[in-house]
Amino acid sequence: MNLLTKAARGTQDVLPADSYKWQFVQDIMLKEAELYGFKEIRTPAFEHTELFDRGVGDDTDIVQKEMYTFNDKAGRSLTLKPEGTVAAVRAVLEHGLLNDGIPLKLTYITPCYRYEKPQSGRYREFFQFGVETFGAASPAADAEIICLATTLFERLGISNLSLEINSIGCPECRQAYRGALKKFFEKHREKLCSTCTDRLEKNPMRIVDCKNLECQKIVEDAPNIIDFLCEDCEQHFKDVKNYLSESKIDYKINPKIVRGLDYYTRTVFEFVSSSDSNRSLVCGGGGRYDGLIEEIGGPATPAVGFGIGIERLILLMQSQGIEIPKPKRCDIFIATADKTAQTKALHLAKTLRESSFYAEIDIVERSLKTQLKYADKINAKFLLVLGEKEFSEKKAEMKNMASGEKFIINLDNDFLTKTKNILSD
RNA sequence: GUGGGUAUAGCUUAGUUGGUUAAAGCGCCAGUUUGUGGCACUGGAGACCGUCGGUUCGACUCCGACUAUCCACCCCA
Repeated sequence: MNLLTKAARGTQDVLPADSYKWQFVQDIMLKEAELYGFKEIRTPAFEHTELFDRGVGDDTDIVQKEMYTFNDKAGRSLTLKPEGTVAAVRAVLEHGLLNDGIPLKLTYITPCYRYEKPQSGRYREFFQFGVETFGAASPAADAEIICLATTLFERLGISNLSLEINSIGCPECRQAYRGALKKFFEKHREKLCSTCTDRLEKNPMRIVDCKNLECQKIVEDAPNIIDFLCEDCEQHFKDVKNYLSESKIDYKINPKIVRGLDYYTRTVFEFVSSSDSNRSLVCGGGGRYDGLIEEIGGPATPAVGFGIGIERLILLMQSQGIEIPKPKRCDIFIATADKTAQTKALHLAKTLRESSFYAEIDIVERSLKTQLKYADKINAKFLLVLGEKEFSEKKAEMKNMASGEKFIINLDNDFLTKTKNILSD
C-alpha cells in the first residue's frame, strides 16, 4: 500500500462498521452533559502556539515534544490543539463569556493532536470529550463534575471503574509540601531513577507518581500532601468528599495523584479501570485548575473540569463486552421489475422518507432476484415488489421479510397511511 | 525518545529443506430458464507476497536496511 492510500501514522478512519458506536457514545455524553446544564462549545482545530506554551506549560512533554506546530503563510506559529481545556478557556476570555454570568458550564467533543508513538488507545489524532465549569469555587462544583463523570460511565454501561481522588492544595500549601518532599527524597537520592533525580530539583511532586518500582517503594514512606493542606483547602476537600458520600458515589483517596503544573489546585481525580491487571487510565486530567485562567491573561477565575478520550472509552466498552445498539435497520426495500417501476419507486421511497422511514430502492440495475437477495443482505424489514402488474392493478404486496407475512397495499391515495401502519407495527 | 513482535487478495490465514501459472475460507460480483430473499451448487473479479538492496542459476521463502503496524516503557486522553 502506498502513501497515497494510507492514513497518516497514528490516525484512524472510523468506518461505517464502527461509526455508529461513536455516535452512540457522543450522543450519550452530550445529552448527559446537557442534563447537568453544560452547553456545547466548538473551538478551532488550531490555535496560536503561545496559547499552549502558556496554558499547558512549556516544561511539559506535551509542549516540548508532542505538539504539531507549523507556520502559516504569514509566518504565524500555529499548533493543532493537544488538548481541549486551553482552547475553551481562550474562547471564554475572547468572547467575555464570564460576563454572561456565572457559573459558566461548557462541554465539547474535539479532535486533539499529539506527536507520540502510537499504541493501544493512543493515537496522534484522538477525540476528547470534556466539560469545564468556570466561576465556581465551591466544592459543589467539583462534586457536580465528578458526579457527571460517574453517571456518564453508568449510562454507557461501563463497570469496574474506580474513582480515585486527591487534593493537591493551593500554591501556598503546596510550597510547604514541596519542601518536605525535597527534604525526604534527598535522603534517598541515590536510589531514585534518573528522571526522578531531575525531578527532585524541578518538580519533586512528580516523583510521587513515578511508575518506577524502586521509586514507588521509596514513595510509600514519603510525606502525604493531605497533611500539608491549609485550613481552607482541607475544608474544601472535606466538603467534596461529603458531597460524594451524600450522592452515594464511591471513591478512594489516592495521595499519589498529583499534577505537574502550578495552576492545578485542590481537587484532582481519575477514573481507573480495575477490570484488567494493569490499571488503565480512562479519565485523567480531571480536577480543579483555579490558576489557569489568570495564567493566560484573564481575571482570576476558579475552574474545574475533566476530559475523556473517546477511543479509550470505546476500547474499554469493547473489552467489557458492552453491547452498543446497532444502527437503524432498513424499514423497507422497494424492488422493481422494470424500468417504469423503477422510476416510480424513487417517488414512493421519497414519500416514505419524508415520513422518516428508512427506505431503499435499487440503484444499480440488478435483476429482480438479486434485488431480493440484496434486501435480505441489508436486513430490510419489509419488501415491496413493483412491476407492470402492480401498476395496472394499482396494488402491491408488501412482505415482512422475517415472518413471510404479506399485506396488500393500494398504490394510489392511501399508500402512505397503510404502509406507515404496517411499518410502525 | 527506548525496547520487543509482525508484514502474502477487502478480511482471516496456508505456502512444505529456496524451484515454473502464489492457495483456501469468508466477503464482493454474477449465474442455477419465466416476478419473491435466506440454504445449496457453479463461475468470476481481486495479490507486482510492505519497499529497496544483497546472496543464488533461481527468493513469498535466506540476509540487511528502510517503512508501516501492533505491544510495552515514557507520557498521557
